[in-house]
Amino acid sequence: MLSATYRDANQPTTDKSCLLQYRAVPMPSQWQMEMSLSPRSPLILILMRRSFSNHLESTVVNQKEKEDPHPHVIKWNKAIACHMRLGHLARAQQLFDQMPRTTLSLSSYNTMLSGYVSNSHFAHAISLFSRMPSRDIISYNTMLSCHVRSGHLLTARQLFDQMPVKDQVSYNTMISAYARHGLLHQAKELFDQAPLTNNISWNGLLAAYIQSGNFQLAKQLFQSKPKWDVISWNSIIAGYVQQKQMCEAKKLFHKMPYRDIVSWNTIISGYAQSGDMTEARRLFDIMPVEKDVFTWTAVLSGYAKNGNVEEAMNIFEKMPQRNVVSWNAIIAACMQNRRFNEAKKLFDQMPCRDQVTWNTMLTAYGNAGMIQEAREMFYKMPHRDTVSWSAMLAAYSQVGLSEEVLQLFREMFSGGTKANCSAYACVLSTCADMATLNYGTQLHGQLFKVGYGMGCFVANVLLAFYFKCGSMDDAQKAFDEMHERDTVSWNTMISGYARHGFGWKAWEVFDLMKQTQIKPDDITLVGVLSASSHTGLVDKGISLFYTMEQVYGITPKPAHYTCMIDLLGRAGRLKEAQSLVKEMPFEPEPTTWGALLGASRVHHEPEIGIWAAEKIFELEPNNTGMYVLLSNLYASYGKWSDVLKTRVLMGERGVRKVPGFSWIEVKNKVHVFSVGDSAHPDKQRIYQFLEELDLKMKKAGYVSATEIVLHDVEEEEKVHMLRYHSERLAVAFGILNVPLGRPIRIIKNLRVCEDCHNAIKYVAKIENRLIVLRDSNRFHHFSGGSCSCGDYW
DNA sequence: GTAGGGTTAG
Repeated sequence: MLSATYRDANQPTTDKSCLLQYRAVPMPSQWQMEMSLSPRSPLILILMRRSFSNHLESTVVNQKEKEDPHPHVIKWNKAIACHMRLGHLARAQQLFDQMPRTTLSLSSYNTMLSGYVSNSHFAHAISLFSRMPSRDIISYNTMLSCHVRSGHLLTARQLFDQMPVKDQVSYNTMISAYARHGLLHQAKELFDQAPLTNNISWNGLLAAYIQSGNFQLAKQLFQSKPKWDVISWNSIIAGYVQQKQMCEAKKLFHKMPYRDIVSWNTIISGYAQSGDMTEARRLFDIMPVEKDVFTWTAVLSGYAKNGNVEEAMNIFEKMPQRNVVSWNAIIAACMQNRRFNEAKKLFDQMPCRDQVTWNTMLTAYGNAGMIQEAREMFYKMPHRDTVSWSAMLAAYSQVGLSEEVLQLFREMFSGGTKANCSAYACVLSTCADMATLNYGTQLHGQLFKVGYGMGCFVANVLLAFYFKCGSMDDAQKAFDEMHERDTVSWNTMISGYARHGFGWKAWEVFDLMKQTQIKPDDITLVGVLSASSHTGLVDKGISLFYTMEQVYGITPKPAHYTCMIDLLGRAGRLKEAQSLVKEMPFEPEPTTWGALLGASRVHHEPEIGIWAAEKIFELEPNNTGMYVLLSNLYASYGKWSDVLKTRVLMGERGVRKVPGFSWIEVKNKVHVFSVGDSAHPDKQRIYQFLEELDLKMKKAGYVSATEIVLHDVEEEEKVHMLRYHSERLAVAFGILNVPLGRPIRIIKNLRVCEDCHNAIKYVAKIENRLIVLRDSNRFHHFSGGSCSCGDYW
C-alpha cells in the first residue's frame, strides 16, 4: 500500500487527485517557504508532489506507529530510516529511544548511524558508534564513510587498518576517498591490495587518475578495459571537461552507449564552464531526460560566469527545485556583477545558508573592496573555515590594510585554524608590499615545514615577494628549487628581472623558457618588452614586437603597445612613440599615455607630456599616480605654479591619498619625496607626523624634505624611526630624474641608481639609516628598476 | 555501508 503510493507519486502525472490528497498533510514550514519563493509551474507541482510522497510516507509511518502499539523491529527501523531520510533527526532519535530494549537490534543502531552520516551529523555518528554494544562490518563501513565524508582521511585509514574484517565495500570506500583527494598513489596501492574488485573499485581507480591530474593514464585505463558502465563514461567525460577539451568530451558523449542525467549534466556544465552558453543552452533545451537541480544549476552558473545576470536570474526563477547550491550560484552571480543589494536581499530570503553562502558573500564584498561589509560577514558567520579566513585576509590585503592582514593571520593560528596555500599566498604578498623580507623569509621556512613546499602556487607568490623586496638571488634560488614551473613562474621571473633593470637576465630566462614545453603568453611578452625598454635593448624589443604575432601567435594587446611606447620614449624616439599611439588599433589606456608622459619629461618634451596628461585625466580623473607624474613634469621645468595647481586639483577632485604615505613637491631635483610606514607600531603618531610635515612644507615654501625630517623630529623619535627603518620595514620613495638604462647598486635590499647625483647625495646624506628607493605594488607609477622618475610598467 | 555531475578563497 505504502510502496504503491510512493511509486505512483514518482510518475509524472497530471492527476490532480494526488494533490488533493497531499493537502490533507500539513506542510513543513521550510517547504512552505520554498513554495512561496518559487513560481507555480506545472513542473514544480510534479516535483513538489514527489517530495510530498516522501513526506506522506513518513506520515503514514507515523500513523502506523500509533495504530500498532507493538511494532516489529523491521517497522521500527523502517520508520527511523524514513525520518532520517527526510532529515527529521530529532524524531528518529525519539523513536530510537522509545524502542523497547528487547526489540533493539544491531540493524537499528546501523540505521541510526547511517542516518547521522548521510545528514552530515558526524559527531553524533562517532558518539553512537562508541556506545554500540556490538558492531558488524556494516557499522564499520558506515563509520569509514563518516570519516571520509568529514574529510578526515587519516582517521578513516586508521579505522580501516584496525577493522577486524574488511570487505569489498571497505576497500572501495577508501579507494574512492583517496581518489577524490587526488591521492593516486594510495588509491592504487589499495586497489592492488584488494582481494576483490568490482566496477566500483575500477571507477575509483579511474577517478584517482583523473583527480590527480594524470589524465593520460586515465585515458589509457579507460581504453584498456573493454566494458565500462555509465559512471565510468561520465567520469572520463568529466575528465575531458576538466582538461577543457570540449571537442573530445563531445565525441565521447555521442559515442557512449547510454546516457543518464549525469552524462547530460556533465556535458552541459562543460560547455557552460567553457563559456559556450549557446551550446549549453541548446543541449539543455533538447535533453530527453528530466532535468534535475544539477542541470539547472549548471546552466545558471554558466550564465553567471558569462556575466549574464538577467539570464541567470531568469533560470533561477524558472527552476522547479532549488537547493543551497543554486541559491549560492545566483548570489555569486549578483555579487560578481556588483548587484549588491539584490544579492543581499536573496541572502536574507534564503531558506537555509551553508558555509559556502557566507563565504560567497564575504569574498564578493572583499573583491569589491567593501571592507566594512566583508568584516561584518566574517564576524557574523556561524563558523569560519579556511576559505573564510583566506577570503578575509585577501579582502584586507586588497585594500592595503597590511597590518590587519598580519594581525588576522596570527588570530587564525591562535584560533586553531591551519593556514593553507591561499592564506600563505596572501600574507606573502602583503609582506611584499611592506618589503618585510625577514617575516616573508620566515614564512618561506614555515611553508616547507607545513609541507606545502614548492609544488603549490604559493611558490609563484614567493618569487614575486623576493623580487618586490629586491632580493633577486633568493628569487632565483626559489625558482631553481621548484619542482614544477608554470607560465606564471616564468613570467614572474622575467618581469621581476625586468623591473629591477636586469633586462639581459630577463631575456636569458625568456630564452630558457622557450626551450621548455611551456609556451609564452601575452604576459610573458609584456615582461620581455618591458625588460628591453628598461635596459635599452631597443632593437631587440622592436623586433619582438613586430614578430610576436607570427612567432608566438600572440596579437599585440594594449599592454604591449604601452611597452613599445615606453621603449621608444625612453630611447628618446618620442615622435615614433607619438605616432604609434595614434596608430594603435584600440583606444589608448591611461598607462599608455602615462608612458608617453614619463618619457616626455625625461627627454624634455613638455608639450607631448601635457597632451598626454590631458588625455589621462579625461579617462581617469582620479588617478593619483598621474597627478604625481604631471607635477613632476611641471616641477622639472620649474613651473611651480602649475605644480601647485595640480596639487589643488587633486584636492578638489578628492583624489585619494594612500594611507601611510604622504608626498611633497620639493624645489630641487628631488621632486617628490615621501616617507611613510604602514607597518609602524605607532601608526597614529606617524600619520600625525606626516600631516605636520606636509603642512610645514607648505609654510616653509618648499624647503628640502630631508632637512625637515632631520630637524623637526625629536631625537628620540628619530632614533626610533631610523632603527625600525633599517631593521624592519623601510618604505619610502624618492623619485629622481634618471635617463635610460642606468646600473643599479644594491644597498642591503634596497636599490640606488649609481649614476644619479641626487640618489648618491641623498643616500650619502642619510647613510643607510633612512630611505632608499624601492618598488611597491600599489605605487608602480612611482617606482622603477632604473629609479627614473616617470618610470612606467 | 562504497563510484560520476552544480556553488566559495589566492
